[in-house]
Amino acid sequence: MSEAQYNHRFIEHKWQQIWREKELYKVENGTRDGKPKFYALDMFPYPSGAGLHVGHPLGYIASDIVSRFKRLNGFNVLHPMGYDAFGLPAEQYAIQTGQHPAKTTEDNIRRYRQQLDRIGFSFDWSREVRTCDPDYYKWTQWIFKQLFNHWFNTRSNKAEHIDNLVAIFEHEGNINVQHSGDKADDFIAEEWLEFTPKEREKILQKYRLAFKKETTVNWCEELGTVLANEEVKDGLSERGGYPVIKKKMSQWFLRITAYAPRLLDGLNTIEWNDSLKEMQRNWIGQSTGAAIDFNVEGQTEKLPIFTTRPDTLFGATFMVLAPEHPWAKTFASKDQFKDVQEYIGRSLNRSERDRMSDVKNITGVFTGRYAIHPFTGQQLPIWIADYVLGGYGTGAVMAVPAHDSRDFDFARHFKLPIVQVIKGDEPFPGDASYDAKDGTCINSDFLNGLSVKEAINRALEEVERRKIGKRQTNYRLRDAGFGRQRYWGEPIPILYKHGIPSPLPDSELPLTLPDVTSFKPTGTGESPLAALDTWTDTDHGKRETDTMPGWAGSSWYFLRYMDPDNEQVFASRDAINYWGQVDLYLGGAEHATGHLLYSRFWTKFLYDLGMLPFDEPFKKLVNQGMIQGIIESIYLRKEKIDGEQILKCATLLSEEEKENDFVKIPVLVDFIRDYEKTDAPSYMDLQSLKLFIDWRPEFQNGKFICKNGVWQNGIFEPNGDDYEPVLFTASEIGKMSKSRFNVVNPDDICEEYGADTLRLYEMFLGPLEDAKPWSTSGIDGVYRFLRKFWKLYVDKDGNYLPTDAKPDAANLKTLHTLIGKVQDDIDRMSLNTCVSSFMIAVNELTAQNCSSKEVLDNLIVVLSPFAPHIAEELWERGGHSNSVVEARWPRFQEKYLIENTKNYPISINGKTRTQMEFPVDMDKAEIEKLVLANDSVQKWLEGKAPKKVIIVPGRIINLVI
RNA sequence: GCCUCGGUGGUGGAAUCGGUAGACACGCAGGACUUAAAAUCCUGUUCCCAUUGCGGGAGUGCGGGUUCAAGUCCCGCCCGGGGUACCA
Repeated sequence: MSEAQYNHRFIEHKWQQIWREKELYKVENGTRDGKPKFYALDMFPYPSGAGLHVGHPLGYIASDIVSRFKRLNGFNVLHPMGYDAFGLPAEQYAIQTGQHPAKTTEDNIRRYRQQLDRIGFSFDWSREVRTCDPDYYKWTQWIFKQLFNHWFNTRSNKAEHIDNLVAIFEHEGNINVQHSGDKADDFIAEEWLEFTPKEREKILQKYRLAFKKETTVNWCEELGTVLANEEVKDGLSERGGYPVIKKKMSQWFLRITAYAPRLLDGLNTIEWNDSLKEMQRNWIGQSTGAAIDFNVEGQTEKLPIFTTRPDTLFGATFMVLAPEHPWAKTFASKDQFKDVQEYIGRSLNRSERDRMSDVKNITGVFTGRYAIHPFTGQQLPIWIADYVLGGYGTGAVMAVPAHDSRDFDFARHFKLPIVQVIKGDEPFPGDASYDAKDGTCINSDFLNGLSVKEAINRALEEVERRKIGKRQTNYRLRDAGFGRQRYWGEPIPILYKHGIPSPLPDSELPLTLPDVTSFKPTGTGESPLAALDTWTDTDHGKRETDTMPGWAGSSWYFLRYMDPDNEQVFASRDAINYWGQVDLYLGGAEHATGHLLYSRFWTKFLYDLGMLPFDEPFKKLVNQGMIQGIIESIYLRKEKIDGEQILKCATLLSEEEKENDFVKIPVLVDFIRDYEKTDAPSYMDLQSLKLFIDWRPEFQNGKFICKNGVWQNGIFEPNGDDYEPVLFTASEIGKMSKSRFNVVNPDDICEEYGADTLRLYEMFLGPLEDAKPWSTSGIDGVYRFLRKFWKLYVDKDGNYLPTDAKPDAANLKTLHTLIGKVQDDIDRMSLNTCVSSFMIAVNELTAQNCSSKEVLDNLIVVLSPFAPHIAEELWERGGHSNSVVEARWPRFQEKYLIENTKNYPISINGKTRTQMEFPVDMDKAEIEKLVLANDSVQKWLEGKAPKKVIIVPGRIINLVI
């Protein structure tokens, strides 16, 4: 059967089947003809129960276009897809329904796969990975083991095996070891040899890249579990809204901070957009300054602080310790002791909520003790306050109220002295600190007269000369928590023998997740695994019951695609050498400081181990913007009136009422009239209201106050003559999500318009990186374009139109303009403009009545990365026996674009007034003569000579008069 | 607050190196075909003035500047999105 009309359902189904049967998208690690490689990667999805919405495929479509384009251009392209399949939602669902997360995950993956298949991607599915597959997480566990067995040597600036460290300890103790880790007490070789195994391990934990540490966690008593920061909103659990407090727990961590400098430097070697790099830089938060030790009255131990402003040293008028500071509890003088204890107790037990809502409330307590200013010898009172963070720097600061706003607020509140030491252009403000870094030092002894920049250096020199401190670089970045007290994650392959953690031998990997019947938290803060004695208790010790976080599996998955079935290593050296870095990585910016930082960290670590030839995973990265949805909601009065729920039309409410007296109830957007319309407000009519109360029966007796009357219990009492209610709804742009009832499913679009239209339309919406609301207005234009394209090849009786007719100059110009434009635009990821160019080309060729098969075949190839199904169909109808995927990208030939005349815009004082055509090789003098003779120009000159004539060959002519 | 990206017709957007602002599409208006509808095709569509025709003026968030020429570069604001926040 040969259809005459463009029938997307038939064509797309047909070709998806053929592609699958022929395994057309399978790639090998290497080619006989030595094609160059190209690795295009998408951030793999978490397969949620909601399925894909139209936002998900945006990036996949873009990377698919690039992959297909590269393939046509002779590259061997790796373009895989898989699933980030461990995670909380599946576990949450399991707790609620009792269904095993493995089963729901499997179901969700099947659904995702069906949805993805409908869009016509060129994924090599034989390489699919799933992070929850034991054959996969075996290697996640293996990498964890390596992290456990390595430490970071600051001298060599890389990770080294822990055995080397032990060897050093045995020889000379730890005095000469420079590492990036926690401070360990000095010891000598003899002492090391006498330590018990437990003591040794305690020390090694301070060096290992995977280690355990006491830390405060978000503990929720009601849920009986530990929560991630993201799960805590305003001090309450996001789910349920129960109070969350801080609790000390021993947790696994990865020492990502060891790599902070390299993570920072590496950013200069990769092509990511600036805002993303900036986000990572901020997150790593390098700051350079001075570590200075202050003497404390009445004790020999000094108080170390960190400051980035040593130039303001003479402005320090007091010191502040964090409540978490190790000295805090025991430090206070006798008469202040009780107050200090109380304050510390209060602030440490304060829930997150109190601390958050209390930012403006200045609190602190004097310890009754003093530090000595190293240069002036003055007494500086030492305070404890929770505006100083325990986890940053040394947990103590020298307070310079004149030049730090936080110190200033504190000083003013407690009436502490404020001494100005930097003079800016403006007079010193009395009601705020002067934090800026320009000005001149005053009241600062040997720093007087120096600029801030000079003074910082001078002060640092002096501090080092007097040996009271040194230059230091600090990072904001924290070590990454790696343990979750959850079931649905990779088990951490550790056994505790007499309380000493040791990794499982490789032969016992993967350590598979045991089956459990209850996924509920144990209530003790341990994972559900802890309840399984048969699993935790082994002959060799007790198993770790924490599991890994979601980001473990995703930190290295791009390597596994290279060699997904390898049972010996995570990926063979050959495969890694062949594919190398990811050439193009596409995904959302929301992973900027999580996944993208962690995978860079793991890559650098594996590089240090000599297992990778590169230390940055993603050479080029593009963030696709979010596709937002339009959220429709109806206003519900917070308080009932006469026991009735009041739902009111948006146009009848003032901004104040909306803000204070009403809440928005999201409405399933299918019920809404004029949804997505930009020129008319959305509303609900009689049918919408009926659907709404069926859907949300709790509102069935509600009083709906409409624009034109009141509708209640199915009866409408109009204000005027209308017989049908009209109730305007609130529309706002926001996330597309199940909970906002505004999800648009790609399957529906594929059914109605086809995958090719969906692909083109998603690209046509606008620049890839911009966020944009989904709206189907406009999708018809793209669909129309495909039908127009079809009609170049097939007439209304189904006959194939192209002939051997020789292409004319106009045909070739159109074609090559397109080829040039599309290849340029794909290179710079400007895919929306590609679609416009296709439309222009098809419009032109239609107008030219082009029937040249040569031209039209090339047109198919150029369109095929964007709309592969229609391309295959027309390619086949043109008598080709191979797939269009195996075609070659046409060679762009500029000669067809060259014109021998140019239509110049003639502007007067920069404003275009007329146009004139000149041969491109005409000399300027000749052009000028003709321009001045032009009627229109004459009119503007009014008989005078122009002041200046600018002729830019091939571009523009401008006359200044 | 800080960092970062942006602000162009009724709408999505284009203008890649400082050189004809509004490509392409949606929507809208008018027309052709049709018994009618769908589909398709044609014409118009930044705004204002003029309109019989020719024209003229303004215009890329606001105010300045550089330049023969500015959406594009510089300075100062305003607004919006994203990120981040007692990080000393």
